[in-house]
Amino acid sequence: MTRIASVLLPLPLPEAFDYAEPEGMNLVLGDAVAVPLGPRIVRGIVADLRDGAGVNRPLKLVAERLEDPAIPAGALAFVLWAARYSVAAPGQALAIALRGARAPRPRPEKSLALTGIQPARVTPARARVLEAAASGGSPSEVARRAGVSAGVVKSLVDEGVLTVEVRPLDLSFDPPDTGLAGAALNPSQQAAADALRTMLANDGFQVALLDGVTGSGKTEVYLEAVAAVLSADPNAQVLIMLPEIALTQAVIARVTARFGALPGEWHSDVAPAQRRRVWEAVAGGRCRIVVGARSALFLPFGDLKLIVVDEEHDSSYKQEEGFIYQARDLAVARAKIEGAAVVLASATPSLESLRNAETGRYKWLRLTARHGVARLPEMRLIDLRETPPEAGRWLSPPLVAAMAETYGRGEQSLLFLNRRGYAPLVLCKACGERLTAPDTDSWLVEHRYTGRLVCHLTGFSMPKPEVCPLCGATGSLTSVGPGVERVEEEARGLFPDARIAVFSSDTAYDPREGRRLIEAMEVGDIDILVATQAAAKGHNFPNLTLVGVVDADLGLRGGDLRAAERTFQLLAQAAGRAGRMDRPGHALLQTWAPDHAVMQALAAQDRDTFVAAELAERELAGLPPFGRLAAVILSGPDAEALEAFAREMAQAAPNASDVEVYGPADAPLSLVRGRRRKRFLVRADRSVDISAYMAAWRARVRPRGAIRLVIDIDPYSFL
DNA sequence: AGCACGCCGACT
DNA sequence: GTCGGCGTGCTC
Repeated sequence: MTRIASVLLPLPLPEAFDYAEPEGMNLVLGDAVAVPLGPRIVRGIVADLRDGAGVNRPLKLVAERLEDPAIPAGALAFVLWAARYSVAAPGQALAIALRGARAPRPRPEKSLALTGIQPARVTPARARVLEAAASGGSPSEVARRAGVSAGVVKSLVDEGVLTVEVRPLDLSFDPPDTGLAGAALNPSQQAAADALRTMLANDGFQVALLDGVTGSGKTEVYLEAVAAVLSADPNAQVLIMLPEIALTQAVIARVTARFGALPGEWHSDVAPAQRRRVWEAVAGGRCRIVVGARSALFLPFGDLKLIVVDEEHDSSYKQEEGFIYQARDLAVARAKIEGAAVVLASATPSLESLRNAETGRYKWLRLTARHGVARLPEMRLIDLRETPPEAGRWLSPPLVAAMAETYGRGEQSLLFLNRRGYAPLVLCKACGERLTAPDTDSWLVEHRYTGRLVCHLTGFSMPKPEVCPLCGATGSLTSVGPGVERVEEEARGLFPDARIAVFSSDTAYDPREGRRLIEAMEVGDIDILVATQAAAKGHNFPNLTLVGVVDADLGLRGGDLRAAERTFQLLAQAAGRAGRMDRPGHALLQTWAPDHAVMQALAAQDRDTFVAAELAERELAGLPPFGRLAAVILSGPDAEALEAFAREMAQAAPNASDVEVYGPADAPLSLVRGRRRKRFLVRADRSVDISAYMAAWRARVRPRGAIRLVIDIDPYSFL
């Protein structure tokens, strides 16, 4: 009897498609296959097999079973679960899981060698090639070194003077050596590592929250957990997740030192051939440690036993485009499916994780001591109502005084301002026009280094105009508010002899340039660093003793659900940069609202009180982690059509108890790239399956024309 | 996601 | 008169 194979395709289709299995193909679940879809052939994964009795329509045949490794059952189950949870098409999640399988395999290395045969004629070009070929290298390399075209090399190969040796690439990963000694641990780290080892002695799904102040040495502790898992089971695989690509190199170096072997590296900047290599090695169990960004969660691990989520509070774990998901939460889901353990690590854990630790669902491991003799920085608030900066300036007298002292002692200062560019707003004094990007209602940000106005949302940029584009007035455009460039300008005016640099995604435009700036800061070639959050994470500056937060209130203004939490986390992390070695550091926070709970908690270094207060507020409002949220974002080029569809959608919202639907409302960014935007917000009790609710709602409407509908489960952005 | 089918502008 | 623009709809 022929069987029916349900084949999941990496396309945004609502479900897997059924195909008939040809005689003798003997498919198994997870197999990679090629199937006909309309006029083309596409690759897919066998998601279900059943016997073909009672089939009521003719099915196309599976075209071919591919040689690629099959997707392990746990990985496939996770893909389906993730799509259902995120209210996305299952094929969208599969597309992420197959990203490494579609890349080209690494090409075998070609190397030239001399055969000893003498060429019939020796031209000058040929002589240079022979000289260059003596030291080996690929044909194209040799041609480049000799300064000749590839044809000269080829003719020598054809003549038999040179030979091309094809060496198959070694695609394996060295097995980790768990016999190497770990770093020396202080008593606090030792206790946490012991607790983790005890926990991991039991197999199965469990979660630990590794909660330790900046500089307390969380990495060493979780590497001991990794060692324990790898040595207990010779097949066990481990995933270490990081929120940002910029942090991977440091962790890869630590892993390599600890286990004497390079881990697999996985993120969007890894070259396709390398990606393919990691993907296949993970699927084959030949790569046992992966260090990667959020999409590493979708790799085809067959024996995943531990997932480490480093900096678990970081909002970069939330993927905001395409397939929208929260990788930290999905990590816990994948571990549950695989029967694996999770270690969530952070100096400022998310309220969700703290809540789970409080209720005992997660094991709570607190690291108290800072590593070595480093002490936590002292934090002080500067009340801008009492000591404001002069008009048009952003550094208050107390902060300037502290900078002068620090500079005088030959120590470093960091001025933290989470705003790129020179000024966040350019407006016309004559007509009041605020300059925005075309067809978008977000402000253009002035960048003085480049002399351009830039839209940080759409990437649009233009030279700064001489006259107001609206009223034509000359010299009327004024820069409003500070960005890092403007703070740098002010600092230069105050300390003309100091070495001052700006660190933001504009100045650290690629990883190399970023590292160069970080190194300059580390060795003391910079006195004052003005930085956005790009520099607030994970770096250790031994001579940094003063952190000045230029606008501590900045993150509080949007007023969304996580504003206070995020501000606390960001400022605590930024302040934690100070005084990591033997020198005491201090942090000064400029604020207009020193009485705000966030500022009070930071000044008193009292996270627990802040968390308790914030959790109490969330509980009262039924917000996460006590309730669930989901958002619907509608967009379309035609305002009226969008309005009409939004009304239709509001009508179609299913009735359910313990669910409230708010909206439609204009999105805060109500116009982006010529598309109007509207939002719904859904709040539900924890007992409600909000994904199912949203899926049901989605199924009741049909977006017409160019209207697009996006569902965001557990939204982090409220724009 | 592709790819085809289907109705309105500037060219051989 | 066509070639082609991308809007809309379908793919087991």
